[in-house]
Parts: sequence; C-alpha cells; structure tokens
Amino acid sequence: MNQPPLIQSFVQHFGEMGSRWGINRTVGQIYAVLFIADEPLCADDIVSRLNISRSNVSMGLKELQGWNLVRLKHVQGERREFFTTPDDIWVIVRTLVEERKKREIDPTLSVLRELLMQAPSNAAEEHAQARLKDMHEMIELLTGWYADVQKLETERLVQLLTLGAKVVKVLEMKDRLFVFPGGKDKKIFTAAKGS
Amino acid sequence: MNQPPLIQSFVQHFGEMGSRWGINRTVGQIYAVLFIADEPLCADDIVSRLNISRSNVSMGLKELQGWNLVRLKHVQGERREFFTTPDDIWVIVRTLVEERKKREIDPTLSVLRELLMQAPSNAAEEHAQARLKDMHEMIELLTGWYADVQKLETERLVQLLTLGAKVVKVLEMKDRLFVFPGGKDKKIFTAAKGS
DNA sequence: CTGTATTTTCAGGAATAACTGAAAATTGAG
DNA sequence: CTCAATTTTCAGTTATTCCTGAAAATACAG
Repeated sequence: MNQPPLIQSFVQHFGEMGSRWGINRTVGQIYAVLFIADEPLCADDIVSRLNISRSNVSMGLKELQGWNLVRLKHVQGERREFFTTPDDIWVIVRTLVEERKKREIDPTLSVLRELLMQAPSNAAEEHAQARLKDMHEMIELLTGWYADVQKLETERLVQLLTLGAKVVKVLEMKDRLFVFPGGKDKKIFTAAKGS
Repeated sequence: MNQPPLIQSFVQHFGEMGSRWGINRTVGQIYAVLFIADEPLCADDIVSRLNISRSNVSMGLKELQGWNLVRLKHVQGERREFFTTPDDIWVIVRTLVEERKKREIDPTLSVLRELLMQAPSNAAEEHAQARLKDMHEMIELLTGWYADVQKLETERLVQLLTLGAKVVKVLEMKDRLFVFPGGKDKKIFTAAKGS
C-alpha cells in the first residue's frame, strides 16, 4: 500500500536510525508506522505498508512488545490482533528511557558492584578498582537522580525541563535564605545578606 | 599478556555490552582497557592485552577517537602514539551524552523540522503531522534542557543530580514566595500564605 | 469437536558487519 | 633525503544478524 509522502519519509528515517538505536531497520519502521497511524493496525496492515514478510512483522512486533513500546489493542468485531503506541508522548519517553536503562546501564551497574566487593590483590588492581569506583559512583548518582525524577507527574517533569539550568538560580537563591522550619507545610523564609 | 582477573572481568563485560551501546565487542574492550589502565597505552599494548589483530586495534581506536572518547597522548622519548581516556569521569559522561545526542537525536530532530514545514495534503497527513509535532516538541524540550544543563560546572551538576526530585520541593517553595526584584543580585523574599 | 483464520517458530539463505594479513602510506630520527 | 618504525588501508574471509517461506501451533466461530 502506498503511503502519503510525509509518512513515507518519516518511516524511512526511523528505519535508517534503527541501527543507531539498537534495533534494526525493520523494527524501526514498524514502530514508526504504528506511531504515526491514526488507528490501531494489525500485522497485515504493516506488511502491506512496508513490503516485508508476515513473519518478519511478527518478530518485529514481538521485539517492540519486549520493549513495552507497542501495546495490544483489540478492535471490536475483529479476530485479529491490533497494535498501537501510546498516545501520550511522555509515556513513550518514559518507557524508552526505562528500557534503555535496563539494557544498557543496569547490567554494568551490577557488574561494577560485584567487582568492587573483591579485595584488590596488587597495585594494578588497586588502581583499576579506584577507576571502577569513580564509574560506579557516577552511575549511582545518575540512576538515583533518574529514579527520583521518573516518579514525578508529567506536568512537573515538563516544568522542570522547561526551567532548564535556571533551576540552579533557584538553588542559589535557596542557599542565601535562612530557613526556620515551622512545621511540615509552614516555613518562614527570610532574605540573607551577601552572596 | 595476562591481565589481573578484576581487569579481565571488566574488559570482558564492556565487550559484551558493546553491542547494546552501538559499538562492537572489540571497540568496547579497547575502551575498557584504556579506561582502566594506569598509564597511556600504545596500540601494541592493546593488541597484547586483547589478542586481536593490530589492524583491528587501529580501526577501533579510530572509531573511539571519532567519539572523542579517547585522546592521543605523547609519551616522552617514545615514537609510537599512546592513548588514554580522560581522568575525570564527568568529562567522559559529558562526551558520551554529547556524542550519542549527535548520532541518535539530532538527525531525527532535523528530519522532524523539515517534515513539519510541509503543508499536510489530506486528513491522514494532518494526523501524522500532529503526531510529529508532539515528538518534535518533546525532543526540543529535552535537548533544550540538556543544552542548558550541559553548560553547568561539574560541581553544580553533581549538586543538582544529588538533589534529585527534591528540586521540585524547592520549586514549590519558590512558588509560595513573593519576589520583589530589587536589582540583579539583591532580592527580597518573604513567606506567602497557603499553598 | 472441527475447520479455518491467524500467529509463531524455525531452518536455510541473503545481507551486513567484523576481522585479518599483506601491502601501502606516513612519520620522524639520523 | 633515506630508511626503518609505525600506522593505515583494504580485499578477502569469517562471523553475525536479518529475513523469508513453509510448517507448526494457537485461537476461536460455528
């Protein structure tokens, strides 16, 4: 089936990017087709849009489901299975980040933890371990921050992103304040002198 | 050359992760060897540590240099070239993020911009474009935030990461304050009532 | 339960990517 | 400039990943 040129370009681009994203061309294209479709698609819809074999689509969909990037959606009166991507782009981003973290970071984190448990047996290992420690601390900090931010509602998250580095200004401001705790939701703030 | 078991494990792990990170096993191992070494290494050092061909090392180093992940370091009285990774882990993280953004996000951003310039020619394209717009806005927000945060000194960055989502608390606090601008570095803050 | 629609699996072939050794190119000491 | 040390290139080989069609498995209407 011939697609409008806009969709065509988008799908083709996602295919080309696929390899850089750790999936293959076809899987990237399948995702793009689902993402841009205005309704759930069944496997055969994808076959006709991409000119690839039915079995390839089956495998691609399975991989995308493994990433939690596509969802099964049953269509009234249809026996076949239909697939969609979430409407909310932020749900998609969250899933993508979560899954990439799971595949690209968590295994390394766990190896680093193991290796740091071992006692170094000579000078070379000692230096190596110091290096691993640096890497480990960095990843812990990053993943800790991520775990924290991930919990935010999307509205808050977007707010934070919009603020960008300006948030640091707010932090600096906070540093200059004296905080007198007066209960959980009742604090008194007063300006401090100097910077 | 036989490496201590700790280093061996680390290098092997980086090799295994390589494919998930968009580089191949060998390149991952070369990087690991350089990262963990306590001094600059020349190509032959890497050959002997990894048992791969000299030409493979040459290609791997070239790729890593293309990522700005390894640096050339000349050693006193040596004709051969030596390589290192930066000592500062945050320099490494910054480079990694920058390069991945360049490869994995920027091309898509530019395609999205192009496609959004075109006028949709029918209903299908109209829906598609709305979808692309969502994606585009999300990426712009994310990359804008990144561009901003990237400029921070490492100390500030770490501070921000350590704070995690608590930064939102600070934001909420700020919201409850009345701000009377009194010059660039001189503001007066006073507590507001209610939430 | 039967038979058909649909999906999944998988062995074999096609396409890509990775690796090597040999040869060419480059570098720099003398 | 010469020449040996060193690095890079690249054609051919090997290894890996991707894709397909056919067959098996599954799902479900009747």
